Amino acid sequence: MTTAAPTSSAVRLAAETWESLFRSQVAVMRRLQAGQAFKKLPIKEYDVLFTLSRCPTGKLRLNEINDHVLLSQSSLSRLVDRLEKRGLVERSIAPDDGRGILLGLTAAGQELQKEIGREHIRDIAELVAPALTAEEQRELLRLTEKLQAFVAHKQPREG
Amino acid sequence: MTTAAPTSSAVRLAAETWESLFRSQVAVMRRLQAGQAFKKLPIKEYDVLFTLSRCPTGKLRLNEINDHVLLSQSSLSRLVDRLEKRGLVERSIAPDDGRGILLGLTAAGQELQKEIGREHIRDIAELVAPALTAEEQRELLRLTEKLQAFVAHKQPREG
DNA sequence: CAGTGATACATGCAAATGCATCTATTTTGG
DNA sequence: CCAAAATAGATGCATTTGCATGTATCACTG
Repeated sequence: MTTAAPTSSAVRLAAETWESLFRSQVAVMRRLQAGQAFKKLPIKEYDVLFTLSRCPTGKLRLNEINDHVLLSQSSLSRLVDRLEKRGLVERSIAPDDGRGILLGLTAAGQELQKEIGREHIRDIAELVAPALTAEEQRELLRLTEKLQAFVAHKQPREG
Repeated sequence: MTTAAPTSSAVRLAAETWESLFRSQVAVMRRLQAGQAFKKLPIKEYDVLFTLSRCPTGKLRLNEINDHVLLSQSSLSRLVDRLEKRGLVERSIAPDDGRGILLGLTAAGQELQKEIGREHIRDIAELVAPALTAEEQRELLRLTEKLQAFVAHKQPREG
């Protein structure tokens, strides 16, 4: 065997940690999505614009985006339909893979992302900055990045 | 004025921290909800059973539950309809408030919660425990609890 | 204690979501 | 090089969700 049996207390600690991470995310997200910014565009749709805006090449494959958001493949496909219908985003065929779709922001999409982003980041700062010291925020950032990195690389089943 | 203007770097740190917290939650949740346990009951419905199981009195008001989950009031109402139709949960009128509904687990609901819970906690431990040391988990737990406490007590708009 | 507003939950209805499946392309194995 | 399997994304359809609103109870004010 490759891993030692976890003790009961180790299991409990992991469970409590996840529970707390999850509930804090719910609490913050609930506030953020009530923000004025998301009257213009639902937060999930904004998140796709944001993800594209952060990408160096400006374009991403749908399956790459899908890894970032908590949506099924088909739901993302239709979410992108909606963004495309609003002229915020453009589909193109991936040059190196005829099955793949590259998604990029239009000028209007960039504009709207920045506009919403400005309000959104203000709401985030208002909620997170006074809750934790800068040192604590850096530590929370480090720990969640480490967790995410582990989960991303772990094999789905027989890890 | 009651708060100093945040510096640009403070805003950026808060935003990066939230982004990382959010993405790590997405990554972990994606794995968890793919677990075998949630073929029996969607994870959101399980979460309501779990919340009830953790409650000392065994019963909670719908609006209390609603604070814990990322669902609109109407969606929770119908989610509870489904749980009730499956005999997992029972509505009763709150004794001290005729408008309120108290929700409690049935025996079948307790049974199913425990059954799913056993698998679920194993999946959590498998995902979280190897990603962070015990010390790091305790720190992550502390920081997310602190964040959640702040957000819960902060006033919605003029905080 | 009547009247007004607020709160708790339910419901009609349109929109979003996920599952299963389909098409098209790419990859793999003989 | 071809057939079979795998992968990317789209689509039909049933389920879930949220918004707006409805009903009932509670809280407050004069």
